[in-house]
Amino acid sequence: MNNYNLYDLIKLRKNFLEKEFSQMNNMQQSAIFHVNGPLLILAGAGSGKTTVIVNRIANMLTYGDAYSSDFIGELADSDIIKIKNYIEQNCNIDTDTKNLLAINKVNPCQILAITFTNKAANELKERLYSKLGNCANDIWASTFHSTCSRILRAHAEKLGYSNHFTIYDTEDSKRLVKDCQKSLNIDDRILSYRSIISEISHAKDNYLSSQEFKNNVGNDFRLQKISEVYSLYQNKLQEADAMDFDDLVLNTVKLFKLFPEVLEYYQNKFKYILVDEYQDTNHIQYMFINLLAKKYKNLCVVGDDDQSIYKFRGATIENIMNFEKNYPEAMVIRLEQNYRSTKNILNAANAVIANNVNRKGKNLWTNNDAGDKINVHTAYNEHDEANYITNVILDEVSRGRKYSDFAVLYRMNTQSNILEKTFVKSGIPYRIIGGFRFYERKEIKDMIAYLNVINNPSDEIRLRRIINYPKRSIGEKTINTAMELAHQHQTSILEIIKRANEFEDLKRSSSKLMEFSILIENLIEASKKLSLSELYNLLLEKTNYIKALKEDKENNEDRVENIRELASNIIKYEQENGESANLPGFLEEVSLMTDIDNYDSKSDSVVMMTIHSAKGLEFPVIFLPGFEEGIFPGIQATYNQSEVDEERRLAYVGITRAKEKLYILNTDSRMLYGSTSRNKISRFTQEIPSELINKTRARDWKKLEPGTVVSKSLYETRIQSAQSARNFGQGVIHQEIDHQTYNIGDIVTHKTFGQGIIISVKPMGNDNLLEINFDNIGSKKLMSNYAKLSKNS
DNA sequence: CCCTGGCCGCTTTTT
DNA sequence: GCGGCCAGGG
Repeated sequence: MNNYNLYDLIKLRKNFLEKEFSQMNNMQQSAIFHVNGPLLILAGAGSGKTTVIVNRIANMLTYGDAYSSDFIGELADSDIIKIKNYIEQNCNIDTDTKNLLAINKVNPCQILAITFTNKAANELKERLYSKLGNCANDIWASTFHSTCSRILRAHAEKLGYSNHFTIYDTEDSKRLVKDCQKSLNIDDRILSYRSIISEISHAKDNYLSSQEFKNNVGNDFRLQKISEVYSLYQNKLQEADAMDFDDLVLNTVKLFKLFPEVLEYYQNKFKYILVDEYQDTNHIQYMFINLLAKKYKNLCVVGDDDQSIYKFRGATIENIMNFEKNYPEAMVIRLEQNYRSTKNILNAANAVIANNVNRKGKNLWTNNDAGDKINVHTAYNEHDEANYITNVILDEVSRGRKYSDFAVLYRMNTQSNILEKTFVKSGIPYRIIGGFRFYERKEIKDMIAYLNVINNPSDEIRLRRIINYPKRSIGEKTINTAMELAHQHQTSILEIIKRANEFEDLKRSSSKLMEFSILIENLIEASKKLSLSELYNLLLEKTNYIKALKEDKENNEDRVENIRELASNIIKYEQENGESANLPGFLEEVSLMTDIDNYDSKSDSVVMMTIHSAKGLEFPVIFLPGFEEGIFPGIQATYNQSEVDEERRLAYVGITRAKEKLYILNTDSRMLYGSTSRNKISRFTQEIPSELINKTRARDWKKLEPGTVVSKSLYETRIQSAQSARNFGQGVIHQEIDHQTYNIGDIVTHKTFGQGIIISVKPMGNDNLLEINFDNIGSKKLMSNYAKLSKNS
């Protein structure tokens, strides 16, 4: 026995842990060391939230409970000397000795870490893996929806679904609601599918089944009609063995409520639960989490009430506001030191958000430099605004910045159009995140629909989608008849069309229908033998889909390209999953995937996206165009204080994305939806103290000849951008390329995009719009005079 | 069954 | 200003 008493050992261990996590500040350490019991981490923007989560899990797995006094290890004097030396001097300590300091270590498979995006989940997984190695793979780190679907796959039959149930995305649900609306004769002009969808979603969020909803409608005619749609919609989903996004969480809660033994199993399994972005959880997600955490109460939620921007989707700020009421023993930790932004940017953000009432209250500060003032610029119009952004980017790039240092964040996706055009003209490489997504493109949805039907032939909504594309002369009427017959005979629609000749009502198109059923049945057979990518190729061949696309429209090369892109995604999925790659697995991944997940910060290009999509990201230079009353805050929000508050939180999110420089823009006049309006500068801009601002404005356009404004400022941009491009070109790019002629088939090299082949040339003014298929990144459209191209001979 | 022309309407959207 | 959606004619 050594000379140390228990008290000394606890203190020694505490000092050791503080040293182990010495790169974290005091508040971060408190969060990391709190393992047992409820914990609320109020993490301000840029406060190192993810690092805290990763280190907290690392601590749980390697050292266990930091506050425990159940010190059971007997430490030899030599070990104690090693530890003391480690603490006092910069000296190493071996793993065996470290292990002596672990108390009640947590097993990785007991941890459930929930995020909102796949991207956040993957980032978390990667960071856990690099810190902890293989044992990180046993941690469930995933989104609400993939966590729930993973649980449901194991128990779906208890709720009347099969374990290979289909997941409907918002477009599928929309189609289904419209179908229901039609068969119930509900005029969309009187009761729109949009409001029906939102009411159903709202009901599901409140854990109201269609039956319960019906019981609550009373004499309200509108709600009665919605209730009818809800019931029918839910029946159709169940018949199709499908769940919508809301169902994934709802049904998991239902499973937990109806089968307490299942709940208990998961309560015991997930003894430690962590939820990121807690301010964005809705009520049903709250139910899910609280059921799971009820037994052990080891629930750690991380969030920032000031960054709650999804109220419109049912997120309720009350979940974070009331955490302490629900868990009176909860510990609350505020992370208020910001490591991301300059003082000026942070002070501006603080000044804006201070105008909101009903906040948890937080005082973000930073040790970073004051940095540049915030640039507030008023442009003539939206073209000029885009040109201003372009000029700043080209100027900064010529002085050594990378394109990937910049992000343009806007309120509405439509704002990206002018920016895109301007960037193309200036040869600025860019990527747009969101807007139209890969898996939402028509042709991709078609192929996925085929694969879904192969996987689950009762998937009516997907079957409807593809039964007549490519054209098979099977019309709306025929499909409806077949579906009714399927209903009458209590069988699948595929079964009915297989035997179409047996039904009088289907006689006329029976041969077409039977042909289609044979196609699908052959593909189902083939799916049992072939690999996923082989199946996909067979599917393309048998459906003649590419041929149909090409015949459909001249300009469908993009779509054909996307079809091939999907093939490479399938191969990528096969490579990542090896033996376990299969059709249901691929479909699951696809249905829960979004665009932002594919955002790869490594490629050198300017990023454009909505402020919503930018949450959680950071960039050295941020542009915020369209800070105008009526746009941001939006016109609809201005009538309602709580909606203005939500817009203000969104502004706060936008501002706090910036690390070094921030540009806030507005215009004198802006064309939106085909009409021009003059908007006042946004109240959010005006809430920033003037001493933090460097205010500029384009020359007063009223003094110029009408009509010359836009072209003149465009002209100036072009001259400047061509010059910057040359300066940046390091001698590789020659000036004479400006007026070189390009033909289809020419091989060219672009500074940023690499080598590619010209696939179209369209004259535009004195310039040519080239479409180039680049070897590495696919096709891009560029203006030849400014694209910095060199021709390979 | 399929094509076309006119009309509406229009934020944000982690899944 | 653009795209989605429906009605009506071929």
